[in-house]
Amino acid sequence: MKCDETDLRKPPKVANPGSGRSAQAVMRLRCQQCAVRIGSLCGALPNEVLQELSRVALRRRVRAGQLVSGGHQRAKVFAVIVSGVVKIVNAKPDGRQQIVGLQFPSDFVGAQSIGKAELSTEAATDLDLCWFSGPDFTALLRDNTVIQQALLARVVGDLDAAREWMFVLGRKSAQERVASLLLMVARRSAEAGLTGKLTMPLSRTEMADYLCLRLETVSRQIAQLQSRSIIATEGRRLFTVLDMEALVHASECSPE
Amino acid sequence: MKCDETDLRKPPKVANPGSGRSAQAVMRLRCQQCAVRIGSLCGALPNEVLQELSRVALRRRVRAGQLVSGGHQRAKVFAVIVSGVVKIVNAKPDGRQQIVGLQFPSDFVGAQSIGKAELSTEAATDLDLCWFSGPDFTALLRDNTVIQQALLARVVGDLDAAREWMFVLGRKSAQERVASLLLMVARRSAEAGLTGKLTMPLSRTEMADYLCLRLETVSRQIAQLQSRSIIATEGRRLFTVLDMEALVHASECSPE
DNA sequence: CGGCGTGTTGATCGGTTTCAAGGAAGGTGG
DNA sequence: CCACCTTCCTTGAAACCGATCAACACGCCG
Repeated sequence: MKCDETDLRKPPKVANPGSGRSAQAVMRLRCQQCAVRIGSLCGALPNEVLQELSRVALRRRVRAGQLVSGGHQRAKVFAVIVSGVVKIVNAKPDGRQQIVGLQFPSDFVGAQSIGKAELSTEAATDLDLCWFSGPDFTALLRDNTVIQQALLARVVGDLDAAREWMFVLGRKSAQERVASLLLMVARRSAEAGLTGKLTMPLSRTEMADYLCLRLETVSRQIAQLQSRSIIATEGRRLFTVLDMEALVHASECSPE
Repeated sequence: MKCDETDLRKPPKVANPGSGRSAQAVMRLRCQQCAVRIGSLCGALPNEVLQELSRVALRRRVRAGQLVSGGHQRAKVFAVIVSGVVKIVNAKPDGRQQIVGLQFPSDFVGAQSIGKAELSTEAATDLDLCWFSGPDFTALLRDNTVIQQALLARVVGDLDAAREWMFVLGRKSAQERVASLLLMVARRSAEAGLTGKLTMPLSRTEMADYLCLRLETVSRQIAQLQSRSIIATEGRRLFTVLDMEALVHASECSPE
């Protein structure tokens, strides 16, 4: 397996929260009626802390393909995803790159060390973020043990998810990997209340980057799942799961 | 790639801290003169907190192959590794298993969720642990923001390491993987002050479980690194790095 | 000694990558 | 509206790498 050199891509434009605020629809957010509060960092917080949170939380929209953090900007980013999908990208200096994680609505963005790891976070789709400035979030963390504990729990959860994904990359066949990804997106969509057709947040190239396959292989496996009548596709990003049981079987994932 | 069924292994015996304490050399530990204090969780703590820590810290030895936590015992484990290597094992119900992480001296054990993930931690070598009971550690965490922050930083570090390893599993050839593992052990040994010959804490089977290769492949790659005069071996677990630069090159890791 | 667990070496097979070409979708300008 | 482009995706054929099956070497203990 000689490593594939994904072309050096032009670096995505940086979405800078400091400039053009009005244009970017930055505004106060009332946390109490937030769509993703349950299940997110903020879910565990009592109302008085939530009041405090409301004061420093900003709503921000980011377009698909834009950089959320990482790259050459040093400022650390802290945000809860309200809608959309974020990909965490590990880009090697030689141009090889890999998607090492996906974050869905209610997930937290900003738990990467700013150290030597070449991680950056990019918007896979258009995003709606609940955003905290570095100093604000640090202060919040310092003053509220509850938030600290919630953050720790979330990072431990991410760690578990990463280790689960290591199993996918190390031990599963191409077919099982593609099925696992479809299943994961299906389950996260279901959590968000969406049933029926599901929208794949990634392009074929991105799917390949995430599954550590070539995009040709991804394409072939999707075709095969279709020919087995396990899924159906419309266009490039719309999928329908025809036989959930068979998909679970094909993914070798636990039935949940 | 049809998945390999590693034989269902007889479950390792559980090292139970609650019984036979005297036989297991559980004793009070004076943290101030601890060999791994620098670089570990406790490194950042001021002396008065350290005093408090000393009161609840227990020293415990665990033999290679024994279970440290997980499996059927529900008690959560919190410990700093003083010497030895711990492997974090993801064992599937069907018998397939994978080593998803290694923890070295000064690393922390106990940051796995107790949730659905089938993770267990086992002693890869004989261990010397600095051990905290669940209630003690929880109380410690509740009262000391410094420890909370240190723990969070450590888990974030583990997350980064896991994501780095995902790159190894997804994108590297067998040769590069074996070289990466050797380099990792070499670097961690160097950190611990050991230079010259290095002791591989894993058997060939375990190396294969960690690298997601078959043990035959691991064996062949080691043979090839030897024939290229990059490493030399004595017996099965002793390695000498003859040409560090070539090893780094073969591993495709960053030169550090 | 013979049995057993572990590690090495050899030969073959199969899945994924690789290389190469063709096709569908979306945009632009005439 | 259609030719033309670019981008993204699909399909085909061949090469390659690691898995698999199989035999053997080594250390260890009874």
